[in-house]
Formats: sequence, C-alpha cells, structure tokens
Amino acid sequence: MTEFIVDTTQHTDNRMARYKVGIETRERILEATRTLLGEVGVEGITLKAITDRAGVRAGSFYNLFDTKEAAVFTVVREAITAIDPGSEGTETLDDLVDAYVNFMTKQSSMAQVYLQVAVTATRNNDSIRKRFAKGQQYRIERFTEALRRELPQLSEEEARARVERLIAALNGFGIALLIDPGFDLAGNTKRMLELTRQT
Amino acid sequence: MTEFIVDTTQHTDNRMARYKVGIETRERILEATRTLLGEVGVEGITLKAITDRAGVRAGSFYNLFDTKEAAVFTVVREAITAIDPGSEGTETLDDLVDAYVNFMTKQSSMAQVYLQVAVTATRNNDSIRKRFAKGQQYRIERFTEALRRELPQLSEEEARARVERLIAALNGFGIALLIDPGFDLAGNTKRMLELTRQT
DNA sequence: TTCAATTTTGACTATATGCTCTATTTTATA
DNA sequence: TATAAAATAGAGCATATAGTCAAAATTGAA
Repeated sequence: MTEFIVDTTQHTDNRMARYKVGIETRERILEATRTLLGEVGVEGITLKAITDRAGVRAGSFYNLFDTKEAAVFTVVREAITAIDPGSEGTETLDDLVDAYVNFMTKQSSMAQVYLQVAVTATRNNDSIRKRFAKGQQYRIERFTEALRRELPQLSEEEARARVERLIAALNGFGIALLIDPGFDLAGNTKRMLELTRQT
Repeated sequence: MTEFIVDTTQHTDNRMARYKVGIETRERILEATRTLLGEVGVEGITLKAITDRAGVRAGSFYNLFDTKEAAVFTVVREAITAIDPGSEGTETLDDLVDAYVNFMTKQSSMAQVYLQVAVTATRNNDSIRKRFAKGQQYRIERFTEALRRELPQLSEEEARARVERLIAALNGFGIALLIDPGFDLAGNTKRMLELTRQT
C-alpha cells in the first residue's frame, strides 16, 4: 500500500513572514542555503556564508529563523521531498525515472543537496537520517509497484532487488553529472531501465 | 596508453617524524582525519575534532603538519589513490570491479572519504578537484582497455560509454552501501557487469 | 648513562562563529 | 497621512577555531 510522505516533525522553528519583503527575504535566505548546502554540505555551512549570499544581516536572518539549523533543515526536507514526483498511483517506471532525470537536471541545486545528504547527513543527524530513510523507503515502494505493474510475473523480492539496484545506480549517475556536466544522464538511465526490465 | 598516477604536487606541508612515537602519532592523526572526513566531509572537519580523536594536543599536531589542510589533503590523496588497484596492465574487468568492491567493503573509511570528495570537494577545492579528475580519467582508461580486451569488436567510443555508466553505477552502489549496510554490493556489481558486457 | 634531538603539552593569540538585542526604517492598512 | 506591526541593520557577547610558542618530557644513539 502506497503511503504518502507526511511531515510529522513540522518544526515551529521557522517564524512567519507577514509582509511581502519578509517573504522575499525568506526565499532569498533559503535559496542561499540551498546553494551552499550543495557546495559545502550540512556540516560545512556557516551563518555568515548564508547571510552574505542572501544579502542580509544576522538580525534579519533571526527574524525569520530561530536557528541556523532551522533553515538548513527546511532546505534538506525540501530536497528530500522534491525528488519524488506527485503521485497518481499508476505511474509507469518511465514516468518515475523521467521525474528523477528532471529533478537532477532542472532542480540541480536541490539535487546537490539531496546527494550531499545521501553521503553525509545520514550518519550525523538523526532527524535528517530518519526523514531520508522514509523517503528512500517510499521511493523503493513506488518503483517496485510500477515495475510489477509492467512485469506481473516478477516476485515481490525480485522486483524490489532490481529497483534497489536501479535507484542506487541513478544516484551514481547523479554524481557523475555533478562531476561532468556532459554526462549523458537520460541515455544512461534509459539503459539502466532496460537492465531492470530484463527477465 | 596507460598512464600512471604520479603525485606531481607533493606538498612540503608534512613535517617528517623521526622517532617511533612521532610516526605513530602521525598515523593516529591521519586515522582520525580519515574517519572524520568520511563523517563530516572536507568542509566540516575541525582541528579540535581531529586532535581529540587522535588523543593529542594542538602542539603535537602542528609538530607534524603545517596546517589542518595538509592532513586533510594527505588523506584525500590517499583515498583517491587507494581506489585504484596496482596495475599489471592486463587485468580483466572482473579484477577491476572486484578491487572496487574490496575497496568499498574492506577500506570503508577511505571509501567514505572518496565518496565525500566525489560530491563535495570536486567543486570547492581546486587541487583536490584536479587530483580527483585525474584518477577518474585513469580509471575510465583502465576499465575501457579491460573491456575491449574482452570484447574487441566494441568501438572505443562504445566501450568508453559503457565504462562510464559502469563506474557511475558503482559509485551509486557505494553510497547505497553507506546508507544500508545490508546492500548486496557484490551481487549488484555483478549484474551491472553483465549489462556492461551485453552486445 | 649522557645528552642533543625530538615530541608533547597547554597556555595564549587573533579571528570566526552563532546568536541577541535595541534602535531605526519600512510596510500595509484604515 | 497616521500608525501599529514587521523588517532590518549592526554593535555586541560568548564560545569555537586555527595556529603559535616556550617550557617540560621523552627518545635513542653513543
């Protein structure tokens, strides 16, 4: 049964912006945080780097966020959520893989955050790790169902094993794209899909 | 033509240890740096974390290394080098992939450093990025030659494309192993090899 | 056993960091 | 246009950080 990702740990860490400028400032701060997280990771980001890039002073930052971690966690959550497309319950594997390719290419700063979290924060930060694991779980479930819709003869276990391989490889392709912007992400994911479908 | 990785930027940053205790201390510091780099990445590591874990005070550290970065760079270089096995010039693809699996499982702290560098430091640190790129280049070369020894009918381009896909997927498998220690690295790399060989 | 070279310690420095607080400016509404 | 709420700047605080240095302890060769 497909479960939806529900944000159960909604922090009260983020203060509400009421005026338009405040909302814009909040978005600039999150954008700066997003970029920086992709560059230096959860453990390397500093407040000064965030505020400098967002073009605000510390006071403005703390008018909108309780702590540095609140902004970081907001962006990390966003990245973990954004990698999964909205669900109709009947997507094909192609749809899901397309969505992945789109995420990596069209939302590359979020994709970088996602990959950073995959290699780093899953071991250092408990709430980030839990959220990441939940998303991972959900994604495997969804891919597995899509694969079995295509190939009903596959056992649950075999389908899941193939999907885990597929998703792991896709993450590797995402990193390859970071390293070399010329990496043929679409072509390689297509080939990987063929392997996944092969009986 | 296979080129060997030669350390052309040998830094004079590391001071020589003369006595046995000094050499042991140096190794403890590098071990601590290795573990921490795998956990928090190049941008997140601190001197205090290194010295605390190594069980030394700042003065001892600076007796052996000129800067924090010197120790970091030493470990990063080591990790980038260690992923490639010594060459006889006639390894099979299986040999190379086995070596990769071994690196990931038997030298996991270095493997973590390697993956950290792959997603992070390639964009922030010029000397690390260059060294990483060189290793990447070399690895692709080596894998491609091995593949063409097996399948001589493959064009250079096709072989290279398959190898790039293979290596990218392996990195993804490495991350999957970090996230879930139960991930079947050996089995999945074997399947990935089959795809790589398929005509 | 002596002793010069090496290693270690830990106090110290300067700067960076996360965050607070108040005064000032800006915004939206009536 | 007056006004209360919201946003901003930036000085200031406590702690963390990278790195220095001189004195004390340890090492190993003669």
